[in-house]
Amino acid sequence: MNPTDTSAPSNFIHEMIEKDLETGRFDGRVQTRFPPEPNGYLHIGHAKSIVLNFGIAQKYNGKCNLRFDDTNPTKEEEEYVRSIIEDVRWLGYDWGERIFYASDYFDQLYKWAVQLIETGHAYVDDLSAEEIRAYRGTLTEPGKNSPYRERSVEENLDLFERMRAGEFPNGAKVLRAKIDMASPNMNLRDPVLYRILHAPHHRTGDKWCIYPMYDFAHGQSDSIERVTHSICTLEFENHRPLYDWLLDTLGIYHPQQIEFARLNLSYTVLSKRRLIELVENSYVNGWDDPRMPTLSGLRRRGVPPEAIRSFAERIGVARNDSIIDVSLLEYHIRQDLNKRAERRMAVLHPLKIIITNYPEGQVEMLEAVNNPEDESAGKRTVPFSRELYIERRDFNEDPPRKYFRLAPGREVRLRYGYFVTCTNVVKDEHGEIIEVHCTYDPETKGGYAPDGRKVRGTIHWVSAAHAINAEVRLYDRLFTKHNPLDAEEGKDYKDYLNPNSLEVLAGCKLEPSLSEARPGERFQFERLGYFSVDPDTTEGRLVFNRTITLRDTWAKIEKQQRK
RNA sequence: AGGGGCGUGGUGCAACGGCAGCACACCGGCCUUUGGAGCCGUGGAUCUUGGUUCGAAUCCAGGCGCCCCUGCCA
Repeated sequence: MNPTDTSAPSNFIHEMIEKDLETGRFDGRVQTRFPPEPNGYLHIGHAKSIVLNFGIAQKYNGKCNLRFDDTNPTKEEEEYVRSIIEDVRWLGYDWGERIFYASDYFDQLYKWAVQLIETGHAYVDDLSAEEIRAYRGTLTEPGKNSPYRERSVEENLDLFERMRAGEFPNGAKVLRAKIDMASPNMNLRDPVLYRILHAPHHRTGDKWCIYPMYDFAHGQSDSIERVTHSICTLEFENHRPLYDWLLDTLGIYHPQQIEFARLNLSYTVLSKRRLIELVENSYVNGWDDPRMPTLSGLRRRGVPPEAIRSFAERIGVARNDSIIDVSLLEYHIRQDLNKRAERRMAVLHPLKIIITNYPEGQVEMLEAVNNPEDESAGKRTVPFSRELYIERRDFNEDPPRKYFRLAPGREVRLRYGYFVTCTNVVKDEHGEIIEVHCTYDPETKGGYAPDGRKVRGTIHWVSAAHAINAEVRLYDRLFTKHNPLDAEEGKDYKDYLNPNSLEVLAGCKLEPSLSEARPGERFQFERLGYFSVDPDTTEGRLVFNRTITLRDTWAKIEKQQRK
């Protein structure tokens, strides 16, 4: 946090709020809310909204509620409520006692519906869904009034009460607002307010068989909660005139709605509908699959909540449709983890090396720094012995230009160990390298050369006899296309799923200190990337997820050399 | 086509009538016991046409382009 700019407005919403604060509108209160529907898991797009709404409350000494907009019992489930609560908490926010549900307001909403009927602003319509659609008109042609539009107040009251009492089947009748069937804004062409749904609700059970539409619940819920600034995404701007109409004809407290552009991220999709499709059709292994842009997926992947927050703050808030480059998220993840993750050595693709002049049976405990970015993280020791594993890619029999690692006759530094020189390569009958022989210089213990000679390469290693085995799961972007929704003719986003988004490595070799690692813990495997312990880990079976690689400038050089 | 919204480097976000800036990405260099991190640096943008003005990314008008709206979803 930069103390010099805490007062500076950082986006247009902050500016509006500050203006309201200055003019005394809302009596100087700031009240926001995060209003998810519990019909799916939260994703990083929601994180943008959460950080915005809770961040505003923090910045202006206000409050932010958590409210579930649970007006459709056929799509909503308790499991989603549970996961949403967990995810918002994990992100680091607290709503105190202020957890609400639109379903808490069903009684009040019903009364307001009656009030609209009594004042001649709503009516019960017997038209079928298809007929209502036909009567609605099109974007360019006005709609027609329903033949049931002029029913008497008494008849409407009676019918609505009988809807509530369960006398009619699903779809037989709806309650509609009486506004204007010729409005250029489709939302004002007598929108449906209540529909009949004989379905149990996850909170109200069998109490209701009619449920308010989102449009009839959202604005009033904000009103009930005395929300000052009701922040939502751009597609609801067209609904604002309806919310205004409802609030004003009801004569109740009127929050200010402000719309902003939702987050889009490159190489992924951020819509609940599509994420549900990926989960239900097993394109991924559940909502918390580490490839998913869900908060539970990112968490399992090892992404710290702090990284998501700083990312969400960096991307800004505006009204432009945009696609944020996923590399910006990756930057924030690395930025956070670099400072906090302890370093360890791990070999993902093991190649055995034998140090022929190192005494057989000897083991030395060598000191290694836990985090060069944080001295307080301290040090640890790692065992060194005659037989080690190094990364297969850190040896090259025929090294290309600028390759600094091990090769025949070359000397490299084993990190925190010794300088070693490759003397021999052992192959099997297929010509596959199975072993590399080296000699070491006993004078270079710890990786320092007393004569001051330089080596260009430093590689990591694990003592073969002391290594522990692990499974490591490597992830790549879920989609191969920058914008998977921008599909060619006859294709859809699923055609751009990356077939190589998951690679499972068995038999990886880890330094022994990692045997203590517990699910959720994060480490940097030196020279490889950041990894976290997967919850699949059990006693005797260690599983790591690669959160993200380190920046890899060698990969760039290689790429250029291939050209 | 009716209504609503939006156009600033490759990607995002600023600049609120007065020198177009920040971050990421890209490229180059320094440094390095992680080809990590860090540090330094280069290049590159106001959709278009006209108008108002001493002065326009900003205000006005037209054009063009993109997004949203015809669920008893949210």
